[in-house]
Amino acid sequence: MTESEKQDPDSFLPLSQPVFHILMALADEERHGYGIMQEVKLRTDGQVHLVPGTLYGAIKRLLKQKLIEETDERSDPDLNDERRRYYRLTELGQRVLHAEAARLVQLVEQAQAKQLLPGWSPRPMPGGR
Amino acid sequence: MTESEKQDPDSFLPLSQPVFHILMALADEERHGYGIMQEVKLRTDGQVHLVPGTLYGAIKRLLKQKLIEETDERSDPDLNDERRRYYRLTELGQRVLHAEAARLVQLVEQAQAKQLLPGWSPRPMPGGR
DNA sequence: CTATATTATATCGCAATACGATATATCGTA
DNA sequence: TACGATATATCGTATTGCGATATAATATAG
Repeated sequence: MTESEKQDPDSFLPLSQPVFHILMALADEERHGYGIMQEVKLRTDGQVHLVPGTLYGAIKRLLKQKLIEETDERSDPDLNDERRRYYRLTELGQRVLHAEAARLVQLVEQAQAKQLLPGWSPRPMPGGR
Repeated sequence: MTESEKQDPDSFLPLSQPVFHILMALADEERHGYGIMQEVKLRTDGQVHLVPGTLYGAIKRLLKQKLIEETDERSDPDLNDERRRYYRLTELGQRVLHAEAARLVQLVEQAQAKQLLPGWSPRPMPGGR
């Protein structure tokens, strides 16, 4: 599988809540496990709390699936905590996250069509659907 | 639990993909199991296919959780297929579906903030967040 | 200096769930 | 009357989330 590394991102969907938030946390910058926990809690206003069993189990799976990969570099050389293990999205991981985001947009549009979101109206994408 | 039938809808979130689509199918009108399968397949453009094991297992659970309930009436008296069992959303089910839709909007907004949806911009709700 | 809280990762076992397979039966129709 | 579509139900397996538990390094307070 050297050339056919183009796995279909849709085959990974739908992402579970923990996996979605883990990939979201890694969307802008690389982070270590504990940092992911904190980012998710912050971004979701405390609504989503990843417990260790969920977090590290998911990380292990995401590594095997090649959606994330470990980095050797330490982002801050002097504040170097040797316990930390840093992760970043692979290109496949980025494509999967994009695909999931697009899927969520579809769901919101369907919910909108069923009048479940009074007063909320999305704008169409430039390309149109 | 006569007065405290106000269970927190958020405690049911996040909904799994099958459950979300089942509730969505029942949002406008009551349907029987097989009809739910068809509606979901139609609405999702063939992307989501509920297999019997998933569908009827989920229905059983949703009944126990009182998110849906069975109706005795047959929507079409002459086209009366005795095999069919019709379901509708309970009020709790409606509130849960609304809560899930609102959660999805939040996710889309977060994805938007992380630049995952180029060219797609949501409008804020009238009341603000 | 030392005790304690926080940070950080890892694993185990249980419960919930999705799903393919299989079964059974009815309905419509050729 | 045979056959495909409709319709519901259950079983077993694999995956996954999660609480609990363990271990250890780091930071901080006394």
